[in-house]
Amino acid sequence: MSGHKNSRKQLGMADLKRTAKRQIPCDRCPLRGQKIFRPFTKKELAFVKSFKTGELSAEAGTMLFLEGTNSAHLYTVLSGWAFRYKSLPDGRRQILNYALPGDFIGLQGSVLTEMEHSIEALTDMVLCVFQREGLWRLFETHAGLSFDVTWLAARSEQILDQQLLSVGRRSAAERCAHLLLHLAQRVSEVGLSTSSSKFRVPITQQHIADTLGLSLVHTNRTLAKLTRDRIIRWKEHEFEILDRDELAELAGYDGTSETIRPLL
Amino acid sequence: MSGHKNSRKQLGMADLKRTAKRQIPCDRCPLRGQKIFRPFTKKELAFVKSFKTGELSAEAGTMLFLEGTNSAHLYTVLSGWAFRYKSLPDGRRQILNYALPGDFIGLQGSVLTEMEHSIEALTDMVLCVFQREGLWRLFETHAGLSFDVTWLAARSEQILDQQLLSVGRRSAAERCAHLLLHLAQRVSEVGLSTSSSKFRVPITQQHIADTLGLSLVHTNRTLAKLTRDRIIRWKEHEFEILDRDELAELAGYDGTSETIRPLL
DNA sequence: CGCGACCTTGAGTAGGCTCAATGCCGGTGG
DNA sequence: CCACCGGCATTGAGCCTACTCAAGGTCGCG
Repeated sequence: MSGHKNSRKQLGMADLKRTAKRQIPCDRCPLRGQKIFRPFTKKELAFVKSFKTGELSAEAGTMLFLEGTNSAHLYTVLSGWAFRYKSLPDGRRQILNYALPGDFIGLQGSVLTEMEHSIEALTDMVLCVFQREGLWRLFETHAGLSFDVTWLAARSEQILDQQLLSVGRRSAAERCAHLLLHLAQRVSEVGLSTSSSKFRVPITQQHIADTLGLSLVHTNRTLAKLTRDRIIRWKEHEFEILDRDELAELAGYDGTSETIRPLL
Repeated sequence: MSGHKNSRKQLGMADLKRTAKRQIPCDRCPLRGQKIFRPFTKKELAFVKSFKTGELSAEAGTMLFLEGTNSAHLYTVLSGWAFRYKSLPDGRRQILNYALPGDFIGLQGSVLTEMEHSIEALTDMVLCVFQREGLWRLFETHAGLSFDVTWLAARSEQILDQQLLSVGRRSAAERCAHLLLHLAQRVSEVGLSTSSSKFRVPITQQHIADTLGLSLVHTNRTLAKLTRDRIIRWKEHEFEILDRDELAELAGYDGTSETIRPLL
């Protein structure tokens, strides 16, 4: 059983109003400078700017989306982390993916009728808010951006594929190795890494367990073993890769190469 | 270890030539009549017709896509089954999803640079062939169809989400229950079911095991138990649901309701 | 008739689970 | 200032789910 507590805050109208005013103009978005993101044309930038209806600050623990509801919004993460998950009736929880700065979230819910998963903020976050109706205008007027949206959907599907392979077929140690390498890559892609082998990840061992389909206790022991073997170090939401080769070997890492991607 | 054998056939140029001529005009596609598929406008139908470059017959066992390569094609399944999977270097295999008639496959590979998974025909199949370059024209000229493509991507992501929840957090019996209900729904959606509780699924227990992240032996025992408990019957690629309530109860089934969807 | 693909069953093992207790903060209220 | 509590990490003990190895059985096919 997944043993996470629950004292979550839900998103109310107040939160939206509080931050409804746009703070950062898209053309000067700090994220957009990163080399991982494809440069947008002036026209595209102008559209995104008009598509964006505001910003939202969310505290850690806030539910951005809730399973079984439908949201009128789409978000791009400007700062902070979130995670997407599904639960079983009895509370067992499976984390599906993480959202980092630059990630576009809520597509499933806006395209399909109803949210089939929840998303919760791991840290305080700032999000770029889009109206789901606007998406239709995007498809009608901007083929390039539509393609980008599809591309992003395909990318997140690939990440899920890897996740599923891990959970289905890798041993506990292999799963940990794979997850750590995956997170390391994503963190450094968006320029959040302290150094090339040290990373701040705002998750607990409980999150790792729920991501990998393991129990908390076993996750702890597995990480402890990796630590004893001097492959990683894990302390206080920060981990360090001591022996990347060994870790990659363990994971059978199919190290997805960094691809330039769009930023909505 | 996944113990499937390998004597697969690869797709060569010959196969394409052999069937390059179009056999079924899209506007008279037998699938399109099903109520599960959204009706297309004349204009959309005309485009799809021009997008389609031919048909392909593939024998059971044919590799439609191969991990690490890139394919110039996209397919819509006209008849037959396929499955999408990933493998670890040592041969462990995880089946990610199945493709049934009406499913659009190859999107990941055509949007991203390189295929990160393989797809293999489970039965003899007939596929509708599209050129990947054509996809760009689709986005430029048909917003509605572009949206459809994105919608389909989101849908397959949802199926993956469910899969991941299963493999990560459900017990063996629960996983089997969930998979069977899922397959039952998909089979009946496209009108392939013999009756409302009997279904032909052309997969072996090895496939089930590789889908659910279980060993073959344990899968067999689990199915045997479900059979003993008179919940299902499984024989010769055909299974029957004897006690749907019990099965749904076991699975904690979040029975995705049948949604009208596009057919490319 | 032999072989290959698939299903079945037994026996023993092990990886991962649960229950339970402990330690270590950092925050909060008395 | 201290006691207490909640969230998180850690460790021990015992158990059980699911795995591996191994042997047959059935069926269809060349």
